[in-house]
Amino acid sequence: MEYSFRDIEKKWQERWKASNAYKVENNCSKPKYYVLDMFPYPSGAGLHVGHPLGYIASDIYSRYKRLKGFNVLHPMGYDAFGLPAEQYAIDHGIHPAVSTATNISNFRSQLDKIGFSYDWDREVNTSKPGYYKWTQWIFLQLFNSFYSRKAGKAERIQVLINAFEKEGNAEYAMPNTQYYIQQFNAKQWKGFDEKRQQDILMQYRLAYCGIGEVNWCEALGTVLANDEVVNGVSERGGYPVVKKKLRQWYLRITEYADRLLEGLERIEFSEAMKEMQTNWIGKSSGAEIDYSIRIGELETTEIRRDIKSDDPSIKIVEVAISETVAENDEPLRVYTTRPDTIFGVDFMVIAPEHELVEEITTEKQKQAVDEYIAYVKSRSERERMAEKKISGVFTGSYALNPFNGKAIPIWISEYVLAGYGTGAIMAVPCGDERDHKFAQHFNIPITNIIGKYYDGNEANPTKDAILENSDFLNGMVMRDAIEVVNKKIEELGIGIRKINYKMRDAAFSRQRYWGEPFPIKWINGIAYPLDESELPLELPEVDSYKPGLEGEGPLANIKTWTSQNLETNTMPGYAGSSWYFLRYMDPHNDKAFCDRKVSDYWGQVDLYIGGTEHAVGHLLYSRMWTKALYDLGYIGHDEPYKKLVNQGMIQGSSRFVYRISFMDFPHLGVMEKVIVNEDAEIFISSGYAEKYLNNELTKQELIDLLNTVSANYFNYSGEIDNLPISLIKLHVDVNIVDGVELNVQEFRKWRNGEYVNAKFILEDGKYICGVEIEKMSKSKFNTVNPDDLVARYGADTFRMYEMFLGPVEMSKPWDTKGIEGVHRFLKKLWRLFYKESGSSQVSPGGGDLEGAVWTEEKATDVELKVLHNTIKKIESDTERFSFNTGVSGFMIAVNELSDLKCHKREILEPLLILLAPYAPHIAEELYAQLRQAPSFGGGLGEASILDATYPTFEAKYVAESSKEYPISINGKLRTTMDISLDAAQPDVEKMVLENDIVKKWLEGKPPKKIIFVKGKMVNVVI
RNA sequence: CCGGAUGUGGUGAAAUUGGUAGACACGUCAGACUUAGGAUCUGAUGCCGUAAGGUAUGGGGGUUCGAGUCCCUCCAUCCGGACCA
Repeated sequence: MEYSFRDIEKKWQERWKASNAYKVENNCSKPKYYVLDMFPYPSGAGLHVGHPLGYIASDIYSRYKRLKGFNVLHPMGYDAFGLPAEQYAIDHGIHPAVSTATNISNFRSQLDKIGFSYDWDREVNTSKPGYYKWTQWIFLQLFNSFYSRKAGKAERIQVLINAFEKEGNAEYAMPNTQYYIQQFNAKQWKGFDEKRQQDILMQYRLAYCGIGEVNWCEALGTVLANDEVVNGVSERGGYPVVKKKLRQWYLRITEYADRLLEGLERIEFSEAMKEMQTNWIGKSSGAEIDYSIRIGELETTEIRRDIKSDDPSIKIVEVAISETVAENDEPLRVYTTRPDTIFGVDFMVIAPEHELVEEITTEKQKQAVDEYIAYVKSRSERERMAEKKISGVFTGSYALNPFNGKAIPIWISEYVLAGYGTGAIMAVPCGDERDHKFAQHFNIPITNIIGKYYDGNEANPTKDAILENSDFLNGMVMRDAIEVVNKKIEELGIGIRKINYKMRDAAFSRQRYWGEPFPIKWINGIAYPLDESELPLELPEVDSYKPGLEGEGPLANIKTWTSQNLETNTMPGYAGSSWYFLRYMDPHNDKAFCDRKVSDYWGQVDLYIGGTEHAVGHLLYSRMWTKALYDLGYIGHDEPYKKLVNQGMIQGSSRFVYRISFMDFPHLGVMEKVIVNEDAEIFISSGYAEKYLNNELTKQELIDLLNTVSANYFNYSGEIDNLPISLIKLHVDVNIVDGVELNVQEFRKWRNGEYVNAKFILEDGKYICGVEIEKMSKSKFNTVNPDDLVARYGADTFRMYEMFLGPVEMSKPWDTKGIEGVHRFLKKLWRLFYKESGSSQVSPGGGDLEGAVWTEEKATDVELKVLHNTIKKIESDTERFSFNTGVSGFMIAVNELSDLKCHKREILEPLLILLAPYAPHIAEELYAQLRQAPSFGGGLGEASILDATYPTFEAKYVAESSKEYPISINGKLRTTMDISLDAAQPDVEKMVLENDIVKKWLEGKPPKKIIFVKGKMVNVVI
């Protein structure tokens, strides 16, 4: 009987479905294990071979854990809201729900062919009202709570209201420091009208509404995401994009910054991933320092001091303030992480948008400042980042160093960002690269406070230097001086310690249709949440998916919607995916997003597999939601994912053909002299193409080659060197290329016969394609569809080959050619059970065992050794997600058992159980045959291999008494010797010195030393 | 610029703790069987060399009896972040 994978896989997929083999119960006495794949967006393009990589890895691990006696939750569903469906709707007028459903059904059928062990009863879809009801519900919880810094967790907004009524907000500092009321007492609070009270509460809510900037594209009439804006214009169409202030919803994730950092220490993410999240959060500690300001012109004198550097550009300026100068009421507040450098401050820089700019600009500098601000406004963010021009202008005013009164000029420059810190910095050129460049550019004298650490040419951001020119800090190490200055500024009341974060609150609204509606009504400018009983607030039908006026979403066009005063924004893509791992646990619950008892049973996701692209988006948001739900008492754990494994990308291996072209632009003038006599395009094989491109093939030789396929293909009357001939490199569909050899028949049919008349210049009778590794994408014709491979080799082969390619975490190129090796392995495995000849019929009952060769004979020591080595290898490889070496472990086992002609059930049955997670169909089929064949002593019952017991490794079967030791001379391997494992050093030395090869190298001299590492090696030093 | 990752045969890769570099495959070559082979099986295969041997894990240096693995330094490729004071 042959290995007939098509019948076997179809049969078992149907049977597993019929028997609910993958159904998972929430009530189970077994220990739980939760394996999760990152939520896919069901795109219209379908799956290519890169997508299922992580799914296969997680499926293997899930099946393995099940065999190990765990109750394994391994669900799948769809993150179904999102822009592509909406864009498709705009372009084709098809409702996103319709196109999404089509995509999902394609996606599902592709997944089904690969034989995953998902419990499809638990499938979720974020765009279904039954799901987004709970997304809206969680949003309401976030809306109705705030982050209590006192308690270090989220609490109900009512707690805050009670406090305000009793004592104002003295105990609860306002998180939004920009709001115009910062402090109030109980009496004031009670005096506020409802609008103002609600405005104030909005400054505290975890989900809140504020004013934010969006990318507004007038021409397209829509708001664009950051990645849809390229170089200041829209990606589609290239229309100008401006920043526009719009009402936006936000999540106050910044309040969780510290806990998000702290949580990283308790979860198993890769160091790289933790690093990325840490950088994104961007915590820095420093101080805010107030400088009083003097507006007006000063008399300055430059004094050379005794500075160690010889560089004349290092100057110390002393500034005398004239009597006529006015003091500004408001001080200049700067944020610095290096208060120790306060005596090295040579100038201040404030952001062009800084509120003090107007007040402190002097008459004399006004024109320059205005011009500069106009210039900055004209530049897009992209321009600012792309061309880093040093630019800035002096305001005319000075800040005074609070310790010694030194006057420091205040500049404005775009290199200081309004949004970070206080939007103002104290510039220390000797210690900061950008400050240094700025000082050099504008010829601002530089004070050296770090002596020899500063060479006059480049800033040195060290913390180890000993301070000089620094008043009371002189002689101190910078690292220690930080604390000294911090203390001092607090004593003097001129500043405070301050912790800053790069992370901003997360924008949580989109001006789009295809997303969750906000359960919010706006009445008289106040946001009122809907009652829970009104959920889900369902998306209305629309006639057009075009946006509303002034950057509002499509919902703004719907009378029935706006007449109810409902919010017209919708939630962003990450809303539904921030909590989906909880819904899988209890997907049909209509009383709660997830029953507390159920979430307590399943707890954290034990293993999460997905790509790095979600490092700072989804992974941070879902961590925050989990923490909020935990704080509010809805779940019992505050980190969603215990362990994260990042899968690498599968790259495409593109193939190219080289077309002869007479369209060489610099030679257009001579084109008339070329007459092409034939309506055919000539393609030349890559070997010749490479040579020609590397100038190893002359034009004449190329022409000779052309003439071999088509005599008088063209006439040319001019100089051969001027012949405008070149090669055009074209992507060709990898599916019509076998390895690197182009299937020329298929090529002629490709693209509706575009190349039907193509002629080829071959090498050894073959057309060889060029190869390049690129991202897998349709436009590069390098995508490979898993369906085709499953049809040709079967799901088991496909699964194992995806794993065999290399480590899951690593990116690697796809090469279809290698799949043969894995397929051969499965066929070889099959031959341990069946002779090739005979019927190829599969009979469901297992009655047809024609050609079966397995026996009930007792296994030999050698066979048991192979088995137990394999058990050990597969178990440990699977545990550490080293699936590629696991597959090779199976190959080694089957190779060895084939060599031993071992057909014994005692060996083969455990082997099948080991294999079942990797290749479930063939394992189940052979297992069923093996156990049910009466004539072979079977009849062991119909139990599925899915719930078999994982074999146990026993060391006694693999014990060795001797080892082939490598014998090195001076560290270089010269020979090997079989030596007993209990041999001691003296015996070994004796044996080794008697060895002929060792003798030869010793040349009669005694060795200096012999190193013997028991069980490892021997090294003779001469 | 900054941060992260990765560099090993013609290709994908292995080497888990510093101890026989290249397991397992693909490809290639030779052979067997066959009407046939894009089936199957056997053997060879890092490079130079007939061989002995030499040489080899991106380059250079170091530690060690011994380095793909540890340290220093430089280079290349890929992926993120972009002026964060």
